[in-house]
Amino acid sequence: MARRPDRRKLRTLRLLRDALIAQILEKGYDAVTVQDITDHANLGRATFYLHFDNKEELLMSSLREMFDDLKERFGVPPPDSFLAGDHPSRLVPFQHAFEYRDLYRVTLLSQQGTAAIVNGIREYLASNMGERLQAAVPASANGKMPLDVLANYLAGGMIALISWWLKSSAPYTAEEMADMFRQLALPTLLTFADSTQPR
Amino acid sequence: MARRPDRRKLRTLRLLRDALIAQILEKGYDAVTVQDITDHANLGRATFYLHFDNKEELLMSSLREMFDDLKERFGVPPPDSFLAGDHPSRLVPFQHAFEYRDLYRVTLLSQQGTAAIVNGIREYLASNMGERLQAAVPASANGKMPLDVLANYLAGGMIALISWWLKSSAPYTAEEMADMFRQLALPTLLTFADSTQPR
Amino acid sequence: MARRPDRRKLRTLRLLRDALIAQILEKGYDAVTVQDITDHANLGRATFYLHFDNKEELLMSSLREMFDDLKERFGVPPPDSFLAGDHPSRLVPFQHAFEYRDLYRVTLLSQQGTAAIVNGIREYLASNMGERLQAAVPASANGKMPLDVLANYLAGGMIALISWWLKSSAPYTAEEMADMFRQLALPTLLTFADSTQPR
Amino acid sequence: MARRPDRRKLRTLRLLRDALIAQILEKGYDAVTVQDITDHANLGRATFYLHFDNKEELLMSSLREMFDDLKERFGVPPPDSFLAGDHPSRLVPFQHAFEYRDLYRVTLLSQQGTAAIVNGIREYLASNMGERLQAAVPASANGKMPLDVLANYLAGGMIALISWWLKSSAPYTAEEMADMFRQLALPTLLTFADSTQPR
DNA sequence: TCCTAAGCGAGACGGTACGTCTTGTCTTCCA
DNA sequence: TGGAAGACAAGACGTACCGTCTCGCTTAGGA
Repeated sequence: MARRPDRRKLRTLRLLRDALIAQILEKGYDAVTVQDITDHANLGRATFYLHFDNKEELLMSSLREMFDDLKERFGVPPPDSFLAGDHPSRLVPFQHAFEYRDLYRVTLLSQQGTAAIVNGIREYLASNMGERLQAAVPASANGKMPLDVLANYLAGGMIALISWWLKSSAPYTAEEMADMFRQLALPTLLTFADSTQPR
Repeated sequence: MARRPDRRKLRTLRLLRDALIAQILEKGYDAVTVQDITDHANLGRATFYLHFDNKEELLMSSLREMFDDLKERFGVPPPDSFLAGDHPSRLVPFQHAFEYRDLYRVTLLSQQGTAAIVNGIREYLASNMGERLQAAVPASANGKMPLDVLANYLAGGMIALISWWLKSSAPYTAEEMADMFRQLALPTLLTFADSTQPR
Repeated sequence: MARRPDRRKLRTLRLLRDALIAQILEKGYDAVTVQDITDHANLGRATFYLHFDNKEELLMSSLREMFDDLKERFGVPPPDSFLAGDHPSRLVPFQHAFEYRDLYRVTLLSQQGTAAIVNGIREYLASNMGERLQAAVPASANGKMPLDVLANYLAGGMIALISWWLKSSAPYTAEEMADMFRQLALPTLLTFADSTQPR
Repeated sequence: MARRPDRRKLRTLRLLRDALIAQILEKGYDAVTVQDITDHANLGRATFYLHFDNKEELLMSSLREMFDDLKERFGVPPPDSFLAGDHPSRLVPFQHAFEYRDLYRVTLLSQQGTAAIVNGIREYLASNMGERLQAAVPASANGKMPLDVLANYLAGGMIALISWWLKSSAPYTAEEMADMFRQLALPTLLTFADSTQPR
């Protein structure tokens, strides 16, 4: 038994994955056809269907690999990991994102489909917050944190709250949500914005 | 001449918009065809093309309306709006999300395309953080903030940082990014998690 | 109601039929692809499938037309038609074959496919001859030969003559062919059909 | 050198031939795939291509065998064979058809494909008959009917009889069929061939 | 009796055609 | 004039076969 894995097959899979990412980065997920992928990988179109049902499955298989790697690196969360400033696990998400940056770009920054909208909204919120912060924080204030980093962080937190709110049928009013957001954001703001601001 | 806009036309536009949203919620943006939309609106397919070039444009026109409304409500950011706890503008994003919740769901929670991936990643990060917080925060700790709200907020902020980082060619290392995130998150954590934690 | 039949459609059907015949004569039925047909007809491949399920159906629709014409020309077999030397119906099969000689060649001489058609035609001719013989031969007549054996024998002989005629470029008119057939068949008929029939 | 042919090979060839015929009778020539054949024969698909280039060649090889047998049985047409009522060669076509009735059914009654074979068989019979007639009819004989017209007519009649015989489950022996054919053909032959021939 | 080449199974691969689906354009007609 | 109906071109989809190929296993028959 123990069929030899046929080295050809593994090579083919790798070629397809690479071609997909390359093509997505070039023209966007929706615009990529199976033909594009196989052309770019120098394979026959039928060969694609030998291994995957459609291009979504190919993308998913790549993402699954990446995701499994992420989970494995995190491992079981150690009890006190979170607040300890120097625990190495704090690096995991960012290192992981950097290593798989092509795949992250493909998904997080997608300019197609509804993902584009989400990105548009977050960017708008970030720039809107940026302006407000600009006004609220004296230019003199401590440069401990770049303003657009701060703005994006807050915008991302807000979007996440809204998503969670609309997804779960959590019984909160818009006002309660706004208050929660304020409570969550205020400690950070007070730290990085001018501390002379009123409560 | 300046013909009257023909009330029929407005009705047709509205029918198309509503049909699109209904269909997206039912089967997801990608799976919706122009035929689906016009069938659902009881219109001919050709009629669709009288008003829009393609379904993306129809979606965009709906989103543009929604978005314009958001911008208008925010208006010019008043100088001191951000930190003032009770400024009414703090409600705007959440009220807006609630009013247009169908459209928000369509975009933020999409189960299709690459948007699904982003959501998957954020959910994973949120649950991972949730576990860590669970461990870090004594059950006794102040119930001021539901744990999953906190977890989602932090996960959203992290994703936003990563997106911003990969998009801009900002010259930061993964380590620097991880540190920034820690600095941004720590004040909030110290506020809502057990304050006896070290450092 | 009564939608106008859209002249375009009729033209399209004709183009497809002509293209099919031309391509079959050029490379044989099996080797003809739908793409070949639509290319030759200057139409889109999808247009083909708007009107026919597959190339067999297109061929069948052509043959059906041809066949209906043949049946109509024969009409109801007149009682004494068969042995009467100069009855005009004796010309029908040969004239018909000549008019539709392209289609006949496609089916009778085909180096590929469509044996079904030949069998269909022979069976039709045999049953037609059977009816005529039934009328011409008194039931009392000698049972030396089953009627359907006789009918099939004659139909086979006729088809063979037509095949040979259309294949060889033998310089005979339809009338000459019909006469030859009559001469070949008459001795047999006189033997097995009622001998009181006129010469 | 010159290894002996490995008994397995012969077995494989037989398996393939049988599987082809069985499958054709079941679903028609066109619908049979190489996979069907090898599945039915319990062989690998690659094995098929070890022995034949394609399924047509496999069919042809079977038909060739059958055909060679037919030619051999006829042998050289004896000069006076044709009109002699009891010459054994008159049985050959019908006996042959009966023995190979599966293959005959496949080709003569096929609802799909292989018209080419039927034409080949008829042409062979016609030319065989032509030679016999040539011998039987004194060159001096009446030119009332071209010999090849006569030969094709008779061959067509014979094929039609065989088709009818194999299709209907008519309870006739090969001998009875041969006699019927002789009775049907004789009047015509006596009219157009030298009348001095024995009955 | 071994051993060696043939026969064979398995399955990856490139290729071609299939029949289906959707898109966007266009034309004709109706209300 | 807005809309309905539907023909059409274009092109991607996923499926089905084809014929080729490489890789090992098995086994018959010659040494």
